[in-house]
Amino acid sequence: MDYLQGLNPEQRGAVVQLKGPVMIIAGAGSGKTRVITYRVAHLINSGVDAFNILVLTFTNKAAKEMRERITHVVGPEAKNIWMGTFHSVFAKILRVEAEKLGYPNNFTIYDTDDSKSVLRAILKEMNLDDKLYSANFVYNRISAAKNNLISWMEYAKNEQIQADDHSSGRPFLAKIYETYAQRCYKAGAMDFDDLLFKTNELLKSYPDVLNKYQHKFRYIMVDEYQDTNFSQYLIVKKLAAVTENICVVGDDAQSIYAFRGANIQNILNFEKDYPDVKVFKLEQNYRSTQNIVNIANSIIANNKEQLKKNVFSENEVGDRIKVMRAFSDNEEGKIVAEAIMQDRSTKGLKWGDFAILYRTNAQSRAMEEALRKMGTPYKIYGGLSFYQRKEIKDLIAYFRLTFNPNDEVAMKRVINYPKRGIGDTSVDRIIIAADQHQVTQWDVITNAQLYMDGRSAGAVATFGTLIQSFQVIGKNMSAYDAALHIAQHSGLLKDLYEDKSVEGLNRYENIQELLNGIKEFSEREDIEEKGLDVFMQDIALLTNDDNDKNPDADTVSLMTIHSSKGLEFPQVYVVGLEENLFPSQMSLNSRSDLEEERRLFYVAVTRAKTKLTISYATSRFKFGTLINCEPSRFLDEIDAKYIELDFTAKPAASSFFENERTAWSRKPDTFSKPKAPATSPSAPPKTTSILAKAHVPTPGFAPSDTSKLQTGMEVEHERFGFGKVLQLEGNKPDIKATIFFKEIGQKQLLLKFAKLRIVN
DNA sequence: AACATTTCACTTTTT
DNA sequence: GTGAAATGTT
Repeated sequence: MDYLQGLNPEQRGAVVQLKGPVMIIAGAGSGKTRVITYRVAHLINSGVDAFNILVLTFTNKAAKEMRERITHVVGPEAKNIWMGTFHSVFAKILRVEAEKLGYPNNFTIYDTDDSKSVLRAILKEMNLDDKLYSANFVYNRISAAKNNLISWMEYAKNEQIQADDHSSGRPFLAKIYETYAQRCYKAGAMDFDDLLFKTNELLKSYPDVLNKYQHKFRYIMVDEYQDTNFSQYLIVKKLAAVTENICVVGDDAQSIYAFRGANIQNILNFEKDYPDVKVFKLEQNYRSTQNIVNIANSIIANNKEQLKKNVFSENEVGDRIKVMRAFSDNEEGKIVAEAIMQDRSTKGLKWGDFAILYRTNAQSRAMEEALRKMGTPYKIYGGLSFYQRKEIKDLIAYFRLTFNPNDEVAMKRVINYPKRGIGDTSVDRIIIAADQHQVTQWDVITNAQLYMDGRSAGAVATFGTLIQSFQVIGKNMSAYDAALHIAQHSGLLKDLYEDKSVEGLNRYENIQELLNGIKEFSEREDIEEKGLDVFMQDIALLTNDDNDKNPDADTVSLMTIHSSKGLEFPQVYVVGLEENLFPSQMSLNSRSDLEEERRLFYVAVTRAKTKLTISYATSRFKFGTLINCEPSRFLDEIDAKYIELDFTAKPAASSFFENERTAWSRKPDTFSKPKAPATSPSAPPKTTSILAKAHVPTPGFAPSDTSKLQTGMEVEHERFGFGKVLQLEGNKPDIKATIFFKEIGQKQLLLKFAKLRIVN
């Protein structure tokens, strides 16, 4: 047990306190992961069976890293610990128990995109104003309800909620929620929030199931407890109710997921839930220099709501924090890239020692371009996940449909991709027929002749047969063979192969990569069931880092601050410190939102071990247009004595330094605006289709009745301009006119579509 | 039904 | 500046 030697008294206390409720308040960089790792090791060394330990984290990355570290200390026994994200652990349990709740064991997991597309369909069917009821808004509203364990029935009954929805002009939310819940249920699908919501339902309605897991998980640990929402909180509380061997680890100062329903009160109230809790505060920061810790403290001191603690560092004082100013987002990328280049060579560092952190994913581009121009190797974390790419989702939709033919989202996605002559109208007919005859959409597809009229029925039935053939393959072949078969026989592989554009090539390669991943899975020796259905089980829960091809490469890391949580780097650049960006515009309305932004800044700053650099730009592109930016209020909040300004970047504004303290905070307009010749509004618009846009219709343009149109008549077209009718051919509804337009020449138009004004 | 073109929302952050 | 969705055209 020599691992106990390297710990300070508080850390050691937390590690050896195995029984009863324990709360560890772990300041940034205070060795939290070490404590969790050793605590688990200590449990096992004290005779606790690894099968009885449950460790919950928020990201796959954290779970993976922790398992590696625990394996390092306790050996292969670590495999038997239940460890993973809330979503993955409870998805696993739901797979076993699903039938109790009326779901198939191989239920589909809808990701956010899937959920929103179901919602979009519902909103369309209900004919609701898509400004008022945007899929985004509705999704968030339903998600918030589920995270607070409000079912659609309770939602409709709750007077407060109904009053809110009515006063915001959205009385149909309850009905939408109901429809959405039923649609997901019929599709055999759970969304992200359902994984927690339904787990609660399971534990509530089935005491025997609750009992089973209460006795299985005799020791529970929760990392990042400050980020749990009510739904997660209650699951943990129920599971721990018998033994009360529950250990939560967190830092209220790093709570950054309130937007997702996280409730800081869960950590603030832990002592009320468990009066005999043992609390350990880890306050010594081993990660960062004193300057960095001090600056972090000075930032978080601006927040009102927080647990008292005194984070300190006994490391060297370190460099002061550098603040850089740029005049545009692109220039910001350039000065950051240059600074990294220079630091690396003068200090003898690796690329991997550097990280660039930003508030929004959109900011990565300017950084990326600057690094690429300089030949600096980099890696972007987060952003669009591999599994969210269109081509990957397409193929996976075929897999999903194969194992769960009721999966509505998957069906809509691939029924006409690649093209097989089943358009939107046919899909609508399938849905209507299923509703009318009270059968599933899959029933309609497989018996299309019964439910639909001749023309489209053939194509639909053929599609049904195709999927049925995949079902046989899926059941009998290995994951890889089945996947390859489906990729080929669906026509998807061929469709991508024929696209020789750069993007098309890329997509084809991505599919190959997915297939390779499945092949690896097929060849694994540590699992018995290797069907494609097993591979599919938690694919919706996978994120980027699970697909990292070359994890050991020496590269600069680019990521959002959110995804940087839990990581550390010797040299950190936090970019884009501007009002409306960081803090985000959305956060400016309420104190609590703003405080969350500030905690986010705190997280960013505390990722740095030895050197921290902060930058901002005075102008940047947003929505494709250039806007002026004001420096972030957070810069004003930092104690100036820890800071070193670096305003060497171009246009030297001589009068700018009169007062260092306010240098960044005021009057951004006093310096000359950046020149952006390519984008200035006066530049001629580069357009490829001048012809199509050349004609300006005469004022009051209105199409005439063209039923009496004769050859020789002069007409005006909204876009094509004036022309003369040369020829008319075809019968009644499909009369085709050949017209010579003065400006663009001869064209053939169908009269039933063309909007023509008869001139004479 | 399929293709071409235009419009518009998108920028918070993740499972 | 981008990608999906809506609209227009054949």
